[in-house]
Amino acid sequence: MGRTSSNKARTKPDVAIAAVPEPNGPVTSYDVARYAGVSQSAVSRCFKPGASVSKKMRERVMKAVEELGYRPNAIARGLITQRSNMVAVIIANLRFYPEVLVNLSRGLSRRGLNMLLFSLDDEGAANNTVEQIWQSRVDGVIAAANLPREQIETLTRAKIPLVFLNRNYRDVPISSVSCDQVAGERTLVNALVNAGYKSFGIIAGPQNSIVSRQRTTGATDRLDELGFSDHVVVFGNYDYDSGGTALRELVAARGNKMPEAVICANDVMAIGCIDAARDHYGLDVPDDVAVVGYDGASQAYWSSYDLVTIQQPMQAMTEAAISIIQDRIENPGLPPERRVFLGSLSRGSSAKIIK
Amino acid sequence: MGRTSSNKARTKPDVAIAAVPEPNGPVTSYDVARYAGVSQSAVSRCFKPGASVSKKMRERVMKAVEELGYRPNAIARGLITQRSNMVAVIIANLRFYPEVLVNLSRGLSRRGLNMLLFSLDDEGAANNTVEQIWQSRVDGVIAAANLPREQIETLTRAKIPLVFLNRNYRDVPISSVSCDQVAGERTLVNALVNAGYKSFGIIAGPQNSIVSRQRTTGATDRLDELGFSDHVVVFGNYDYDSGGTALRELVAARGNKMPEAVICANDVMAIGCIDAARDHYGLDVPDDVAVVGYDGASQAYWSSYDLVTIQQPMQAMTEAAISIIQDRIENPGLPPERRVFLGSLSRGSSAKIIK
DNA sequence: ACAAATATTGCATTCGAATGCAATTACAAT
DNA sequence: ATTGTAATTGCATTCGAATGCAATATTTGT
Repeated sequence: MGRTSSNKARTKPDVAIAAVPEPNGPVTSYDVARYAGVSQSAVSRCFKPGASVSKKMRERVMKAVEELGYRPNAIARGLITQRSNMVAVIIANLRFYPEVLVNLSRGLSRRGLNMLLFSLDDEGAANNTVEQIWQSRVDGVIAAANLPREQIETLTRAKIPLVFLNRNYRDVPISSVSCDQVAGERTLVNALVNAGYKSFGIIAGPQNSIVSRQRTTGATDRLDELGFSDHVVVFGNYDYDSGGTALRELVAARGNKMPEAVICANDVMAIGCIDAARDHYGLDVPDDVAVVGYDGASQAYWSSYDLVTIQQPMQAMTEAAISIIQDRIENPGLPPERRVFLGSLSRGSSAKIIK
Repeated sequence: MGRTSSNKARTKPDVAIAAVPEPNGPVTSYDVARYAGVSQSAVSRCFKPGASVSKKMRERVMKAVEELGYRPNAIARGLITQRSNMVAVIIANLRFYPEVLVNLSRGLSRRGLNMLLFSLDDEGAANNTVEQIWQSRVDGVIAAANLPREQIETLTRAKIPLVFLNRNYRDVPISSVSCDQVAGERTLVNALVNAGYKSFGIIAGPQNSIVSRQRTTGATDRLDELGFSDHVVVFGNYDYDSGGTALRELVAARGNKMPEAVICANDVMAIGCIDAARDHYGLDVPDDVAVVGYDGASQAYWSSYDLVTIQQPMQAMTEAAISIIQDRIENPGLPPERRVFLGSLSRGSSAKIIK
């Protein structure tokens, strides 16, 4: 039952066939069609790259589009095409790099995709978040947070492409982009041992963080291999204050003796640790104690700290995550894929390593 | 022409009236209706709070929903209700506080709104971004970035509620949430002058930043009022390196003389400035030179810096922005509104002010 | 038990753009 | 001019959920 001659009840009765531009109400493709004296399909085709439209038609439609200020309704388009052109990005509150978000946003929008941001506050919220995501009919999900198995299942069954950024699940066949945490930590330990450090303290991240566990065991395993079993592990929560607190715990746990080197699971705790070593213990870094971090956060390079750390190629990683998602959106049949990057040792001055 | 008996061509011909749960394809409200032996409207109503549904009906539908794994399609809903339940957030790349994004995301999602994130790379991109936003049919826009007048116009004409966060346009009637930059800067200057500082250097932000201009003129005006016209202004770009660079420019501009106090337009530059004072000039902060910042960034409280700064109530500000947007989504007639907060002096030790 | 009032339910339509198919037009070749 | 072929255009339908209205079913009052 077409509706070419009368779209809907606007404020004015439509007496004329081609009305003057109406100032109110959102302009639809029918409005444009009517104004330009063509069919709605023609208008639609003018917005589809590679569609069959004559030059004359395109000009005519575009003129009307211009004059009426028409913009295609992405929601209506999404309904019929089954593509929302949106990608959900999930982050955990703790410890995310601001530049990652900016990179993701830029990279996605460069590919014509919009970014829906979700921030988990605690694991319980993941249920609700995944529910929201599912209802939004996003084309894909980039998760820079841990998701419960059940939620991963849900997304997989709904055939929504999913990629984990900076964490991977060994026993679930899911795409991920990560950095080899163990290799990085081994590099750090090697550098410290080569430089002659002999006693070590380790400040791990939260116990439920997979990345922290990988980093920590990477360090302890390598230390064990090299015959340095004199190492104590304490836990922080990735933030500045916990770096200092953990250092004090560490020293207490070692019978009030400061280790020669402290290995921190991330840069921010390393910074907190350095400040505590200086202020609370009056020590010099690196003369009295060495401190190393992990991440390559921008603050790591501030000259008050100048950390020895592992620089993760976050730019390359975000690009990889985006391309994995995009590939799977365009080609739903693709199997999961894991891309693992290697971090590089950043030779700062918070430990006296050999340059 | 209803379609109760046969929704669409699935893989199998629909012989039975109530089919077993089909494993493939997204489940629609029609599928649920058919499976439960009720009408599609009934299913729809079960998801609308306060709709007229009997207990028996609700149970029956929910059972089917559960068994089929149905989730309402937000896109289809958005088309008919004319509400996408999405709010666009625009940030500029430079200088945004990570926690602001997290707060926005949480606050919006607590109100059932999803957050579409857009990151501007340069002002030219604003055109494109606003275009995208418009097409997405978001219910509102929170801008933590400068937008060209023309784009503001576009959004206003499209009747999309818009609120600026942490910046305001004096001569355009637009909602905004901001912090009184001038008052904050005056507070800082007063504190410095009261403490006896007599010569000043000012490190401003980028020339096109409105906030930077407000902060800078706030400082210079107050200094002038108090009779200290001995102040030089140099420009940075809000990042760490530019703090150090600007300090050197400042000293050069004053005939190689270090001022007694340096007033920086944000915390990160203040930190860069402190590091440069210590490393490049071998000076002590605050004994040889005082440095003050602005923002209350988390790093400002790190003990290596412990800045005297103005703490902006960002949490309250984001909440305010969200509530302004929500009010205007629910009640499109509301006039624009400006909420101005006041920052508080954070009495760190980067300047010897009176506690 | 019966009429009136109220609560549920279903029908049919709507939102705005995309698209398969058929109809029409433009263009080329004879 | 005529027929054939290719390029355009329009028609009618579709996506999935919400909703006004009418048709039932239930409850209430008497």
